[in-house]
Amino acid sequence: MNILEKITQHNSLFSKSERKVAEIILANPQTAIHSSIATLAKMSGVSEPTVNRFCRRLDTKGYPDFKLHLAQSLANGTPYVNRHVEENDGPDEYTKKIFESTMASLEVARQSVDINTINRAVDLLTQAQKISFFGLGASASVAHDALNKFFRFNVPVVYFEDILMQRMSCMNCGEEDVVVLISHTGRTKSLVEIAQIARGNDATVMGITSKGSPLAKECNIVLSLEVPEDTDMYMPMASRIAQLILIDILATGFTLRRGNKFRENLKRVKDTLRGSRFDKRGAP
Amino acid sequence: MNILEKITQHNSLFSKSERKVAEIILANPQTAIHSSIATLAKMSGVSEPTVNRFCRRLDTKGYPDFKLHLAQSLANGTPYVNRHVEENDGPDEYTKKIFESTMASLEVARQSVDINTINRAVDLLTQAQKISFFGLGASASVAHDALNKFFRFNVPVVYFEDILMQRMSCMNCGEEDVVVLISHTGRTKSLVEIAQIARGNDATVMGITSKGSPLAKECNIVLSLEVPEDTDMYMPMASRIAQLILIDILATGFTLRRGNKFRENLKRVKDTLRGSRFDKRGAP
DNA sequence: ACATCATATGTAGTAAATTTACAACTTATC
DNA sequence: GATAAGTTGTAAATTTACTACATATGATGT
Repeated sequence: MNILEKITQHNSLFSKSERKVAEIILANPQTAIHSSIATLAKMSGVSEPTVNRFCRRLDTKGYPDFKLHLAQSLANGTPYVNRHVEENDGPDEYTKKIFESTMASLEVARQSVDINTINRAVDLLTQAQKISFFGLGASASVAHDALNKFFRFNVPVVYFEDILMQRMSCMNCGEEDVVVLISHTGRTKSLVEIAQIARGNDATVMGITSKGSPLAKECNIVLSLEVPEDTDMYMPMASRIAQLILIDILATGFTLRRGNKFRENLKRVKDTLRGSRFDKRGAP
Repeated sequence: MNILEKITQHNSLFSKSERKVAEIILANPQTAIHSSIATLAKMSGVSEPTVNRFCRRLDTKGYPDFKLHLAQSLANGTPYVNRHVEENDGPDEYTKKIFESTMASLEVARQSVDINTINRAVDLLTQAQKISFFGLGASASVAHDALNKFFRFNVPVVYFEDILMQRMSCMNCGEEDVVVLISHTGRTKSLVEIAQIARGNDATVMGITSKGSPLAKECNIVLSLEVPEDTDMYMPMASRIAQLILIDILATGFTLRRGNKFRENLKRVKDTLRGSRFDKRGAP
């Protein structure tokens, strides 16, 4: 992967002249990536083809390709890693760790989403007569956020925190309605019951939950996200954020499906807010 | 620094053909670094010199130098760029774009947080007798989420969506209380009024809002996050998620400050949920 | 020690890629 | 509608990288 390491490791496999090249590159790699093969050959005191052969020995296609690999190795990149916060971490450390862990989790989540399912979910949502969003605990705020987004679309949207209201609302659902249930674990009993009630009334049940969970089994369509568990703090963190992004994606798909005029309508909704705000200058 | 970011930002300075090149590169940067200038020109439907001019406009010496920069950006761990969703994007494209834009925004947000302010905020929160979280619109769900987190800490927490309840709640605040107000723009009139009421009652007002906004001016302490605006969809997206991460950070700081025994308490809270859930096997 | 083979290195020529110079074409402005 | 500023493309020049071949070096076996 890292070509600089590879050079040091492969050292014994190089020929005498190739080793000269290796030395020069290791000594000042920054210069190397900005040199032509001729310059580098002269610096190393060898011929151009030798440099080329050196590159090939490192499994690159040739000199330009080698430079690309070298440049990438030099890019001081620390990819995001899931690092747990520890007891003695100061504010700078835990802030950094939380940001990075979240981003690492999102990267994993990103790769786990199934586009076809998303597309089908958007289909169902656009055709729905009424959309309900329910979640409990940490997922309640996700449902809340979904309400906020879909409410702007001028579609009947329902959101309740109260499980009795949720149940009653599902009792009134019909074939044309979509019920979106949000739960990271998918093991919250009352939410599973709600899924059953909704399906009993022929509503389409969409689960934003983990694959194979009890809730998933009750759903017509499951949007699953694979998010590395953040068990350390006993609080859901990354999972919730991945769910929100999924909501964003669904909302975006929804608006795109509705076309241009619809988006102008969205702008109007936003403009309506103007009266409740101070204008941009900051004057009242 | 990151050349992909640079491309998106300089977009307006490009000419028509140069923009074509930009699009192709942003669409598949991995392919771009392995293409010759001729191939890339053909892919973009422009001439070779245009590609060259495109590179120069980005302050690189030429095409090979540009490729080097591009390779470094891609290796940098963050190939994330703020790209706007477009009308004809399919589900695969907008999903990708939303994930990447969000992550690009988080990267920017991460660099904009001020550790000292966070530390002071955690101080204030740990010392508070009562903590209130208020937000409106999209920020309501963030406040909701904060409630969920801090509620577990066995501290008196307050959260209302209703602005009258918010006002009344603030009327009852005292010197020992902290009121956290969440608003991306910081220009929501009623939230600014609430800040004034809270301060009138000697409460500590903490704003999660943008720097220099009307709301910020009314706060005792401002946690500002710089998040690239995502105006295309007329919906707040990245800002909200950055706010949530900030809540995570504050909550984490809070638990760390409280020490070990406290965290055992958190575990107990979580264990309490067990009764409401199906166990891990998935059996009822 | 010498012949033979294999490997390593360099030279020169070739092919490819990049850049430059200039001409044709758009687009904005008066 | 003429002129100027800016864009884009064509073709030639230049730089860069690669290939084929020749020479050199070194190892191995007789």
